[in-house]
Amino acid sequence: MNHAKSRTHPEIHIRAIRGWPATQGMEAPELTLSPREKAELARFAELIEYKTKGSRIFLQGEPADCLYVLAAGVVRVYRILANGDRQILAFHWPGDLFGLAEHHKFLNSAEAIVPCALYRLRLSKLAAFLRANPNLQEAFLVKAFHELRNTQRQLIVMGRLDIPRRLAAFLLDCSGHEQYYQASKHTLNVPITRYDIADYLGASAETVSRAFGRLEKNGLIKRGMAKSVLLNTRQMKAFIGL
Amino acid sequence: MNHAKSRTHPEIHIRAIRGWPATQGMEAPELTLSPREKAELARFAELIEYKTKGSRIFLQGEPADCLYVLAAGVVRVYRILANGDRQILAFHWPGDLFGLAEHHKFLNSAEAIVPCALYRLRLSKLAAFLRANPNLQEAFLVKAFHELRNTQRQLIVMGRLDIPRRLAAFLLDCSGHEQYYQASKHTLNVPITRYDIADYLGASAETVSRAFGRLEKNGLIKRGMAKSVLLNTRQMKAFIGL
DNA sequence: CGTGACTTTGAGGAATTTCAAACAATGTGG
DNA sequence: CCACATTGTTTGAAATTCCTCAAAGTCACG
Repeated sequence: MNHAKSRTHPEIHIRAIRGWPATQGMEAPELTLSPREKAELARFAELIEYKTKGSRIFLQGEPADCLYVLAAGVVRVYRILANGDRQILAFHWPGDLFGLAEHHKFLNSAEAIVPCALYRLRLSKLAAFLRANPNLQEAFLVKAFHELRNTQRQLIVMGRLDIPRRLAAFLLDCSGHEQYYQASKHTLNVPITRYDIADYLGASAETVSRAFGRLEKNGLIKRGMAKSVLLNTRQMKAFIGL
Repeated sequence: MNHAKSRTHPEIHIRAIRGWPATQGMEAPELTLSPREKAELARFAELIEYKTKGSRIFLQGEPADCLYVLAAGVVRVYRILANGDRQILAFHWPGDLFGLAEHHKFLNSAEAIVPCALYRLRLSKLAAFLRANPNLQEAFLVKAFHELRNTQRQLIVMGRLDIPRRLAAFLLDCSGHEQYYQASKHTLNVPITRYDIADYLGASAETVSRAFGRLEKNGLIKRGMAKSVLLNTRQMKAFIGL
């Protein structure tokens, strides 16, 4: 942290691994925006904060005129089915883009799981802006492929893994986020409830609870106080077999 | 069909519904490339044909230096897990893009289900080309979001629907492809085996077979000769409750 | 017309859900 | 700061869905 500038606004950044181009070593593997690009984006990005957890950001079916970039916090994106069931499609972390639409309507709903800060980008301005800034448009394309990879991975998890394995995969995914994982102590501290995990993994909350028990019995995790979990990442990766 | 020009090469097109911009009526809802854009793309697109069904197009883990655009046929994209299980991530139809990579390697494998024709785009050339052609880059971005929507939909299907409902959802998806669905007769004729359907829906082939029986018993479908199925789309949509 | 690939059917067993209830943590107003 | 209400978590037992294994049936093609 540069102590010369303490800033109230978190920076705009986009979290993504480049899938291409394939020319080895030509590009940074992680996506980075130049200061100029950040400034350009910030010109029409509106910073919004949701202080209380559970705040609704948008609702499926609402007119969709913007895209969101998460700056701080965690967001759940989900869909409610006709019978009232809820399927959580993704948890989003800082640097993630969300707000997928079709026919000018949001396909899913989004809520803040913890207090969040996010940037809102008007589509009307964004579309023209990206057309005029190929580098940024490429960044969005790279990010879109990144999200596609994540969603495909989750599809594999749901299609082929039993619940304990799905849970292990989920915990490993969480451990990729420094805000909530202390790598030195192998300790994860995610603010996500059993219900949310269940609706993400396509399971019931009870089964998720039992899956935690199973993983602990097998020494893959160790539950601590207040949602903190100690992970044996090596064993867990072998366990899920992906 | 323009009888003045009978062409051996199928045209390059990209199948996608635009998710944005949100400015109503400003853009066609479907993605269309201008003749000039098609010509530009064709300049470095290499046409490849796979005559026999089951032909491997690429294998997960192989160096990925190109992206594919399907021109004719149907492709299955799948991942093999450590234990040998196979999860089919998507069936691709003409106008679809596939060949998702990470760290310069294909994440998944792809095979032709029926004889296929496809265009191969070298990433090294494509990346530079898209940077210089914002319109085409936008088309790719729109397509990426289109794929993301499809994959999210499948995630919901897998997470919340029982096998008969998953099968109904799958058959409805297939009915969106005129090559294989006679809308006038409500008749679907897809060349996909029970095994492929099972590995796509996260089920066993036996369960898929029983699900067909169940749907038929309830009057949602009627099986005919040689893989042809008569669909009661209205009832099926209500049945899956999405 | 036989061979191999695909499909269907049945029976038993495993994983998961549902329902019910106890338990623990968290936050709020008094 | 406590009592209480609320929310979230765990556990048990019964019911259900789906899988696995086994075998018979069907189709396509040389």
